This record gives sequence, structure tokens and C-alpha cells, in this order.
Amino acid sequence: MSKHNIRLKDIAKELGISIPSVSRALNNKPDIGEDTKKKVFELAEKLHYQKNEFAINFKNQQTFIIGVIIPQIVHHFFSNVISGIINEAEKLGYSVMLYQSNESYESELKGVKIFQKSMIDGLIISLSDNTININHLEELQEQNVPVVLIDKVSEAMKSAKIICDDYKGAYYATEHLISLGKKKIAHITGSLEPYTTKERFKGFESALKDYKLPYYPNLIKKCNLVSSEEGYTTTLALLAEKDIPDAIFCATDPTAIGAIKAIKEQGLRIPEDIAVMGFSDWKMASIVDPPLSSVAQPDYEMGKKAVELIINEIQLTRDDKPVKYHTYVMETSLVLRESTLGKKVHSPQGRNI
Amino acid sequence: MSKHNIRLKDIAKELGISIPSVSRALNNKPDIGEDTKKKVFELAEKLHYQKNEFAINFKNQQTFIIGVIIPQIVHHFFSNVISGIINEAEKLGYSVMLYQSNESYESELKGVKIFQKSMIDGLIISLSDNTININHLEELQEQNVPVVLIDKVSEAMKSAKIICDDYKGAYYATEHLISLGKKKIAHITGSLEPYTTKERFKGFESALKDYKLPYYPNLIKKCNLVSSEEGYTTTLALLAEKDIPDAIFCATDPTAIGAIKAIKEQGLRIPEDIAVMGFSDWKMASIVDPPLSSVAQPDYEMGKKAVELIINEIQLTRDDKPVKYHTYVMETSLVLRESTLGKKVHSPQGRNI
DNA sequence: CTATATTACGTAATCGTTTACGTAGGTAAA
DNA sequence: TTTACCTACGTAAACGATTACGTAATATAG
Repeated sequence: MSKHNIRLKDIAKELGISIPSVSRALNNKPDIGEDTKKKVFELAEKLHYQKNEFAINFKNQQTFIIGVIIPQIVHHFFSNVISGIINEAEKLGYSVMLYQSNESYESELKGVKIFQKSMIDGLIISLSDNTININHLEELQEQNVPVVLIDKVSEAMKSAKIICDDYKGAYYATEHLISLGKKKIAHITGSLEPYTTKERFKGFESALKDYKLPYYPNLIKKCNLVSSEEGYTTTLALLAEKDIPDAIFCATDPTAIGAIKAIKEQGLRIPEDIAVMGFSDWKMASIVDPPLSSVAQPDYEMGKKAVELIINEIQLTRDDKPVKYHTYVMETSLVLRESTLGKKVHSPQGRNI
Repeated sequence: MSKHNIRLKDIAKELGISIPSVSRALNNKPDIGEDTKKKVFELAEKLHYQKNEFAINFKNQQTFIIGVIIPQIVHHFFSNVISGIINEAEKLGYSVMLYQSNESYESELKGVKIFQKSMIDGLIISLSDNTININHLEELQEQNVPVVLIDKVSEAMKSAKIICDDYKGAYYATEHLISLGKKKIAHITGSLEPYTTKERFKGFESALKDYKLPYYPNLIKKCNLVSSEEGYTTTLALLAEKDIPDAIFCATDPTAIGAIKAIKEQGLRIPEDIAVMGFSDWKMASIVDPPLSSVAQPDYEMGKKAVELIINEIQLTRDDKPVKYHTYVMETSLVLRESTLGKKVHSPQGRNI
């Protein structure tokens, strides 16, 4: 915090006028004479006066700070969400205070308390996997601090929510595999992210059903960590079945990358023998060999939308107007690369359809 | 910002005592009677009184906020740095305000101005590639706001700096390749990150020299974007030389991953024919096939160190004590995987020596 | 030429809390 | 008993800015 900044007081003293007059001049208020205004502006310029926004915000009881709590920053999805949040917040005149819960409920609680005492204007939060009780968020709302949930949401919470359409994403991904003529499609699902993974599984099932493809229970495998190692071992297990699949739809990109490794090791061709599809379109999806088709989530857009919603709600709350809560379901998009299309396609960035 | 919070005023009024008495009671100051203190504590408890830290900070002219500006959040290195910053700052009672410059000098300038007006207590910044002029940072320092540079530093800046030892990292990486018996080691360098890339090149050269290996100018290739595509094409060019290398040390991981792809396509074995080494140990390094040996940067630790330094400097500045500026050079570590060691090693996380 | 309106200020209050200072009333020492 | 001191408060000022309100000086209308 700067110590020797110029204050209105300094300008007032130097010009022999009162502090409110300086304030009126600098803020172009009507109740001020033209020549006084001119003198004030000149001196302010000369002294490099800068408004002390901290003081103004204190006076107005408003910080223009949005608190953001996410499980972990080092994660492709979340870092993109944050990026969207920060860029959009800056455009709308807000700053972003960031906190990570490291997937711990206690830590999340602590973050909320810190933000609460720092008087944030609103909170955007993606819940930790261990968060069930949402009292800490409801308490914020009672104090008129708007809360917007993003991605990891809670059914119990009455607030605006932003999620992405995992169901449709999975449906379209499966549909794409079917359109390639694949008949025996395996799915590697996870259990860590309950809600999202479940939706992906549902989308997969629905597509099979709608296209009247047989459902092979032994081609559905479950991973706990949806990591690349698990993807590898799970795929080896799949390939040991009597009926091996001609396509694998994985609930996450790391799993799919593990699957690719396993398939290649077994001497099978991708996508001719087995096509592989991931989910989330991590940076690494475009870099593996063959480049991985995946379902891109609108991470950046979700962050942007969250800021829009929270600022809108902050303003409504301030004006004592009623707020209506909606859940915004954002669309995913297929990014098709060689792991499903084969060598014909040569766009290094994949094709976004 | 919460509207209907309990204030000292409310407690004072209800108990029929003055506001300072309530303050003294809650802060366990000496000048307060035991029974008054007890009454205050009980009522505060009952009303769920919470200190308004915003007001306290305003009074004390201190925000306990550290501003952080980095070029881009969606980047393995920086997201780890931020993670270290946030976790450490929280431990020491500070919050983190985050801003990304998107590698634009103008944007960086804007971020500094915003933070300046918001009265941050200190700034941790990694300069954008386009930042040459550092007036904006010097101005902050003149206002007694400490600045710590991290990773992307400026020679001209008089401040604490934290960098990692790219030179030694590259030296050890090259040494490792030499220890494998490799004689013709290529280097793919970049030009985008001037300082760091140059250091890596120097480390490479020194190792060759110290071990008396011949220097092949045509095995030194330059990339602009150090991307995986460039790594791929550059490696193809290398393999088209009459004397092909038996190892490639790439200045970044994506480049190395492109190199792996090219080598495999040419039907050469990794590491038997050509060993490949990257730099930065991105998440994807452990996932590609074969897993990539790389030089791990102490990203998280650098963030942690930056917080230590800035808070120390904030306190020294506040106490009007002199501050000495040092440049902290943090050690890298080799993470060895199959791209240099071959199949013998089976640790999925690599081996950190 | 008086009555009213307008202009251009200054004063006081405010945001929530802390801290310097003053003081009434009690206690202890001389 | 008187002086000195301590305890436990209340009052005022402060952090930096804004805003409601009051008012002297000037301008305009009747």
C-alpha cells in the first residue's frame, strides 16, 4: 500500500479551497465554478493525483472484487475457466481474487470465510468433490453476496448455475463413432466426478439406443481416477475380451491417451481397427499420436458467462430488485482428429464441427 | 458486499456503551473491564458479529492483497506458479488478486494501474514478452509497493527476482545424454522466450565443451514458436541431414513431443537410435509414448518463494527498514523417462534425480 | 429597488474500525 | 486527609473520499 500518495486534502490545501470542492471538480459535478475546476485539474495533473479507489469503495461499501474458488488451478479445464473469468471481469471493471480448495471441503470453507470478511461483491465457485453441506454459501447469500456455481454444482443450492452439456457431448461423440460404421463401441467411464461422468455415460447409452446398436455390458469399464495409466490397463482388459470393440469412447482425455497406447502396443490400428474418442479436449489431445478426437467443453465461455451472471446479480441485489435463478447449460463441440477420422485429415488443430 | 451485517455500533447501542469500548473488548485491549468484556463477547457471539476487515484494512492503510500478473494462466508452468503463490499466501494471511497480460505490454500496464488503484500491498509479476519499458513497475516501487519479478525478469529492474537455473538444467540434461554414450547431440532452440531459451542453449554448449564432444552447427536448429508442429518439421529436417544425430535436446516439451513423432515416423527407435529430451516437464511429458525425459522447473516452489519475498519486503517497507534485492536462482531437476532410458524404467511418474 | 432564484462554495456527516487523549471515580500511599 | 495513581470508560480524530445541506454572493425578475 502506497504511503505518500497525493490526496484530495493536498490539492485542497495547496489551492486554499475545501476538500469537497476538489472532489466536485475532479468528478465534474455541477456545483463547481469553471475556473476552480480548471485549477484543480491542472494541479491534479501536475501532482499525478490518482483516485484512491480503496477509499471510494469503502465509502460506497463495494469492493468491485469477485471471489473465485475452484478445486485446482493446475487443470486444463479450470485454468481456461479462470482465464475467461479474469478477462471478462476486467472488461466490466471488476478484479478477481482467486483461491483453490485443493478438493478439500475444509479448505473451501476457509476460502469462503476469507472472502466473506474481505467483502467480495460476489462469489463464483466450483465445489470441491467433498462438499455436500452448503451452509457456507447460503450464509453468503443471506448477507446479500451473490453466488454463482460453475461446473461442480450442488442440487441443493438455490443460485445461478453454469454447467456444460456433458450428455449431449457424449451423445454426439457416440453418434460420430456410429457414423463411421462402428458397431461395437466400448465406454470407459469414471466415478470421481459423479455428476459429469454419469451424464457422459447416459449420453453414450442414449446414442446406442437411438441408433439401435447392441449394448455390450462387458464393453463398459469403470475407472476410478480416469488417468492415463488406468486408461491403459483398462483398455488392455477390454482387448482381452473375446469380443473386442471397434471403438472406445473414454470419459476423459487422459484415459483415451492410455487407451491409444494400449491399442498401439497390441499392434492394432487406430482408427481402422479401433477408433478412440476422448472428452474435454485437453491440450495434449492434439499432440498425441494419432491426434485424439475429443469433446471440447466451453471452458473459457463458461467463465465468461459466470462473470456476466454474477455482475448482473450484484447490480440487481444492490438495487433491491428480485433475482431469478437459472441453470445455464452450455454446449460442447466435437473436435475431430485422426484417432477417429484417420490420416486423411491434416489440420493440426483438429476440426471443430 | 453484505448489507445488513452486524457492526460495532449495533453491539454498542444494545449494551448502552460506546463503540470504542466494544472494540477494546473484542480485541482484548487492557483498558476494559472484565464484566463489560464478557457482555460484549456474549452479544457478539449471539449476533454472529464478524469483523469488517475491509474497514480495518482501510483504517490501517493495508489490504493484505498481493497482486499477481502473469502472461497467461492456461500454461502448465504458470498455473503451477500461481498454485504455489495462492497456497503460500493463504498460509501467511494474504489474498491473491490475479491478472493475465495475455503477453501484451498494454494489457500488463492496465493490470498494474488497476492494482495500483486498488491498493495492493505488493506485486508479483512475470513480464510479458513485449515488456521493455518498466516505468509502470518503478512507479509502484516509488509508492512503496514492493515488486518481485518471477521467471520473465528484466535486467533493468531493481527488485527481488526469482528465476530458475535454465543453464544448469540444460547442462545436466546434455550431460545425461552424454552419459548414455550419445556423441552427436542435436539441439532445437527457440527465439520466443529470449532469456530462458538462450540460457538453455548456453548450458547445452558448455556441456558439449566440457565433455569434449564435437559441435555440429547443422545439428542446431531454431524454432520460433517451440510448438509441437515445429518440433515435428524441424526434426524431419534434422533427419534429412547427412549426419543424423543420436540424441535431440529440445528447448521445450512440445517441441520434443513433435520430435518423437517425427522420429517414430521415420522408423527409428527411441532412445536406441535417437534419445529425446525435453524441457519443463509438462503434464503431457509423462503421457506421450515413449514417456519423455525432461527438465523439471521448480514452478510451484518459485511461486512460494515469491510470496515469501514479497511479504518480507512489505513488512520491511512498512517498518521503514532498508530492503536488499537479491536474484534467487532456483534449481531444476532431471526427470528421466523412457525417451532416454529405454523400457527398463517403469515408473509412470518418471524418476527425479 | 426589492424579492426570489441561482451559483459556488464550505461545513458536517458518513462508511466501520482503531487509537490517542481526556477524565470521573475509586484505591492506595504518604 | 490529601495527593497521586490507576481503572474503565467516553469523546474526538483519523483513514480518503463523497454527498446532503446550508449559505453568502451574485443574478434575474417583477
